[in-house]
Amino acid sequence: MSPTEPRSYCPINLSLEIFGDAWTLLVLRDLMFSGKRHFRELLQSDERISSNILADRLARLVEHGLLTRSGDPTHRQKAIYSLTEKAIQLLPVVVQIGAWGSRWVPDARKLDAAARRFVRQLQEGGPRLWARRMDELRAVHLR
Amino acid sequence: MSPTEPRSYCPINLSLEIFGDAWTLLVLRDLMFSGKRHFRELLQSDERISSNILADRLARLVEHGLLTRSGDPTHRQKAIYSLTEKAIQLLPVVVQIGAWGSRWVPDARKLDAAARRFVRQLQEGGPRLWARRMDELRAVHLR
DNA sequence: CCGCATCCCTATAGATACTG
DNA sequence: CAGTATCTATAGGGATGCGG
Repeated sequence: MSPTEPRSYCPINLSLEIFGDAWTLLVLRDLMFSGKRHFRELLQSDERISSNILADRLARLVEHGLLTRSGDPTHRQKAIYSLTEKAIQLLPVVVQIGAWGSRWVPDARKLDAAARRFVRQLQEGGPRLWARRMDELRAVHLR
Repeated sequence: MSPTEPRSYCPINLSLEIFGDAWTLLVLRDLMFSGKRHFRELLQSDERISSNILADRLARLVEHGLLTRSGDPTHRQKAIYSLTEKAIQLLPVVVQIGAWGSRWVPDARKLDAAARRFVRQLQEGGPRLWARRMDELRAVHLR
């Protein structure tokens, strides 16, 4: 059967544990693009995630192998979260969702010039630029 | 600022109305890859969506401009749903989510050979093949 | 039949307050 | 700082209704 022909049974795995939940996506976004590593930092997002929800989602992500949790040696802050390779490979998907949203769902919030440039470059940079960001994440998150 | 440098404020629009909800994603998947167009057909998915939930999600998708709703002239079945261009342009994202899931979240269900080939071709075919499927969807869904 | 709308009921998500 | 406990609102399953 042709890969473009409709099928009665669709074998595409939508990974609903991740993409079917809004808070999970926001956590991944912040870890990928805001340099946040600590519980408290992730709490401060504009979307006002509740602490119990954040704790729940972090635990789920660790459970699914998308994050690892370890102690922070410098500040004696107990938890520092790191993206795994499995999570880092989600970056292209996250960027493309952002690209689609930027085209079709213009954000109500006013973005400053630097932010607009940031998004545009990430989108137009393509796989080359995504790979660079992925390498940066590997350098920081993978030991 | 470099587009790969972490930002305190992340301008990426995750389109949570779509990717933050599991049922919405399943409906889009079925419309894109299973050739389903009618309410009743969409009810029959393996995931057992309830009729009230399906009705709600279809209404939301129409409201957000991802679907149009019209009468079926042939069978006097009242509703037939069509993807808009806005929705068709989500196909690459959906396929890439599937690619990631196929690599990192091996499906518990046993897929038959045809299904496995279908997924593999869709993933390895790349943007060229996605564009072909998008054109096929345009031919069927856009008047 | 088909495409929903509505009602009821329960499980769970999530906001707020609190704790080690 | 990094979570837990508690309490409430809501999502969603299942049945049924209803006009066409």
